[in-house]
Amino acid sequence: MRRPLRAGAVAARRPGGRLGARPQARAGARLLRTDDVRGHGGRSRRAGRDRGRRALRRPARPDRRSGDLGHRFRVRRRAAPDRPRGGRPRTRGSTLGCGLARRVRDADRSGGRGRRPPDRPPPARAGTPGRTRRGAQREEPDAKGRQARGRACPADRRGGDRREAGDAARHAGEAGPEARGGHGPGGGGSRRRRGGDTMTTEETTQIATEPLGDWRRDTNCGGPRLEHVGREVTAMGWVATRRDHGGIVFIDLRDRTGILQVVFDPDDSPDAHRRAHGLRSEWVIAVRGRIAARPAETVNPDLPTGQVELRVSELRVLGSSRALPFALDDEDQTNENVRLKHRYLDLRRPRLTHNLLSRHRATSAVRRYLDEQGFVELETPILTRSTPEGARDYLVPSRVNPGSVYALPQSPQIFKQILMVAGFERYYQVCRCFRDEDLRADRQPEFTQVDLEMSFVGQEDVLRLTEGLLVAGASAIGAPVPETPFPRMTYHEATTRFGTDRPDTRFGLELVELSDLMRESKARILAEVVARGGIVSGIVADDGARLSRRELDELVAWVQTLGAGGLAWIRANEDGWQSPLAKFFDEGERERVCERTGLRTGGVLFLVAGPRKHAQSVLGQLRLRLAQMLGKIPEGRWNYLWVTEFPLLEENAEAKRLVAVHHPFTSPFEEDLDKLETEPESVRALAYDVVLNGTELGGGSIRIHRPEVQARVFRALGIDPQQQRDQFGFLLDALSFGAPPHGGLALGLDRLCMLWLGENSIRDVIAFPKTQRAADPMSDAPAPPAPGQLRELGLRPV
RNA sequence: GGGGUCGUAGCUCAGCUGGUUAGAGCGCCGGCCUGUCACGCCGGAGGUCGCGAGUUCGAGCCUCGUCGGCCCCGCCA
Repeated sequence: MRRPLRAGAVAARRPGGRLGARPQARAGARLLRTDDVRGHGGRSRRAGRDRGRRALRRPARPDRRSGDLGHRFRVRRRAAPDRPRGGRPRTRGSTLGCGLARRVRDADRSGGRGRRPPDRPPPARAGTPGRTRRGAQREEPDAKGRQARGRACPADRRGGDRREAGDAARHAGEAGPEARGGHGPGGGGSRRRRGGDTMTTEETTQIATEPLGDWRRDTNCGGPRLEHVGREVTAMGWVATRRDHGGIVFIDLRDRTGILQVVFDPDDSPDAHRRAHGLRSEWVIAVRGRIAARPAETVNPDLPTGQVELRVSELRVLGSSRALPFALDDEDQTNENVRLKHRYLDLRRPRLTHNLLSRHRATSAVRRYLDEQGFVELETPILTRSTPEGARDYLVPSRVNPGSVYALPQSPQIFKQILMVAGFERYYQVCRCFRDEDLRADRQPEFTQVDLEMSFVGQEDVLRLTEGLLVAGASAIGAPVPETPFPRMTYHEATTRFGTDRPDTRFGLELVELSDLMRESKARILAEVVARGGIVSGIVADDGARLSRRELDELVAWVQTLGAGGLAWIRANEDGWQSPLAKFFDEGERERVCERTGLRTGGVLFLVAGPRKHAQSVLGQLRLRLAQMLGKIPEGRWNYLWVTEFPLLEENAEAKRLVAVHHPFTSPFEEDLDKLETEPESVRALAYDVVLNGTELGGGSIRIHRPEVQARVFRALGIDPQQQRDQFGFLLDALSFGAPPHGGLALGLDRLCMLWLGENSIRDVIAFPKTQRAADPMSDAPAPPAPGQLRELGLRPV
C-alpha cells in the first residue's frame, strides 16, 4: 500500500473500439465476425515450423541485454533463408502502378538516409566526407564491368537506376525525395530527435490510393470458416505478408480479428492479379471475392481461418505504406525506443493488439461488476491541488493565477472521500494518476487505477467486494479465475516469513530467524549485530549446493549493492560445512543451526545480519533471486493474497519523525487507539493490500470519519492544527459535516492486466507508454515550451 | 542521486591483441516463379561504427566526457 500502484494506461477509457466496419444488414454478415485476435494467425502462422521455438517464448529466460534476472523474455530471431520479394506490376498506369509504390519507397529511403544536406546537388559534391567518399574510393578500382553501372556518383545511384528503368512516372517524385530528406537545414534543430524519417503531409499526399467509395466491409479477417464457403464478401485490412509466385499471389490480410489468406488468381481476375504484384507490407486494401474452401493439401491448421481463403475478384488499395522500420513480428526484438517511436506499428503486432483488446474487456467487465454492485462512476479533477508528502507532483501553472500551480492527482484520494461525505455511498472511477518518480518495468509516470470507495462498510466488505471484482476481471480477460475468499496474512507474518509486505507464496525459501543462537557466537560480526538490537536471519536453499562458488560470490556482491552489510553462506557438504564462517561454529552450534533451519547436506544457508527491517528486506529480495536461480517459481500458479494489519505509522529515517504508512486518513484499529500516544508504532491500521504472486495489485483502507480520532492521528504525525488546515482543510471541513464511515481501495489496472496477460512490462499493456525517462519517443514529449508560453504563464527558466 | 548493461546497415547482431576495402541474417530494390502460408531461386543497393575530445604512425576496438535505450537500488503517503 505504501508502494504506489504503478500502472497506467489509455485504452481503458475507450468505450470499446468499434472499427469502421458497420454492422450492415447484409445477409450473414454477423456470422463472419469474431471479436478478437486470440488464436490469431499472426502468432500461429508459423506454428508449424516454430512450435519448438515459440514454446520457449514465455517461460522465464533471462534477457541477454539486461544482465539482470531477466524481465524481458525474447527470442532471437533465427537466421532465415533469403527470400527476396519479387514481382512488380507489368502494366503501368493502373492506380496501383509501380510509380506509386516506388515513390513511397523512395521517399522513405531518402528520409532514412539522415544527415545528407537536403539541398546538395548530388553529383557536384562527390568528394565530401562520409558515404560519398567511400563510394568514390570504391569507384576507381571498380570502374569496370557491371559494378560501374550507375555509380558515377553514389548519391545519385538511385536516380540512375530509376532512369534506367525508364519509368517516367517515377521522375515526378525524384527531385522530391532528395530535397525532402529528413533534417532541416544544417541538420541541427532537434538533434536528438527522430529526424530524417518523418514524412510531411506533402509527401504522403503524393501517394495515390483509391477511395473507399460505396464499398463496405462485411466480414472480418478472423471470421470466415468452411460454412461460409461460396459467400461473396468484402474484407478490408492490412497486408501482413505477401507470397508472390508470379502466376498466383497470396496475401495474408490482417485486421484486429485475425488473418485471412486472400488469393489473387488471374483466372478469377486478371486485373486484380496483375495489381497484386505491387502490394507491399502493411498496405491497406479492400478485396471483394468469394470465400472458397482450400484444396485439402493446402489447408493451414495453424490459422483459425486456415480451411478457407478469399478468392479475389476486385481489389482496391486504400492506403500504401513506406518500408517498415521494423518487422511486425511478435517475436521481433527491436529496441523499444524504435518501437515506441512508431507505436502505431508496434500496436499492430497481434500480441499487443490482443493485449489492448483484452484490457478493454477486463475494464468493461470491472465496470459492469461495479455497476451491478451499486457503484456510481464519477469523475474527479485532473487539475487539482498539491498535497504534502507522497510522491512528487506534476505541476501545471495557472495562467490566470500567475505564480500558482495545479498538481495532477497522484490519486483521487481526498475527492473520493468527499464524495462519500456528499452521500454517493458507492463511487468508482477508472482514473489516471500521475507521479513524478523514477520509473521501473512496472511503473509509468501516468497510470490507471480502478479507484473505489464505499460508505457504511468495514474492511471485510471492501475485501469481499474486491475479490468479486478481480474474479470478474480475470474471467473477462481469460486469466484463471481466482478462488475466493483469498488467503489472508498479516503484515507482521508477511515481513517475518517472507521479508516483504507483498509475499510471493508460490514457493518456500522462507526466512528463519537465528538471532538468539547467534547472540553468543564467536562470529563477532553476527553477535555484535544482535547485541545492538538487530537480527540475524537466514534462508535455506535445500538444493543450494547446486550453486557454484562463483554464483555464491556473485550473490554476495549483489546483496552488497542492496546496501546490506553482507551476506554469509554456509554450504552443507558431505564432509561438513564449507563457509567463510565455518571456523566460528563448534559442533553444538552447528547442530542447533541445522535443527532450527533444516539445513541438510546439499543445502546452503544464507545469513544476513542487521537492523530488523533492513535485514528482512534484504532477505526478501534474496529469496526472490534464489527462487529464480534455482528454478523454484512454478508456472501457472496464481496466488492472490490479502495482507492486512499494516502498521499505522512508521519512522521515517530521513525526516526523523513518524509518517503514515498508508495515508493520514487511515483508520487505526479501534482496540489499538490507546497506544496511539504511548506506542504509536505498534498501532495497527485498517489497511490492506491485495497481492498476486509477489506483486502488489492495489490497496486501501477504512478511513477515519470521526474528527476526534483524526485529530489524534494528526498529533501523532506531528502535524499541527495550522498545517492541518493549510494542507487538508477542505477534507477536514467535509468530515465535520456528517461523514459516514467509509473505506475503499485502488487497484493498479495496468499491472493487473500485465500479470493477467503474462507480460513482463507494464508498457506492453498500455497503448502509448513512456520510456524510463518519462518521454514519449513518438510525440517527443516532453518538449521545451514555445517562446512566449512561459512568459504568458509568468514563468522563467531556472 | 547511484549501480549494471547496451548503442556497428531499416531491424537483430558478429567484428580476434588497435592494423588493408567493417561482415552476416532478415528487411528493402530489380528479375524469375500458378498452391504458398517465415514461399523459393537469381541479382543489387544500403554504414558520419550514438556524439565529442584524447592516446596512437594507425581507433568500431583503448581513455575521458556526453547523449540515449533497458534493468535494478534509492524514490514511489
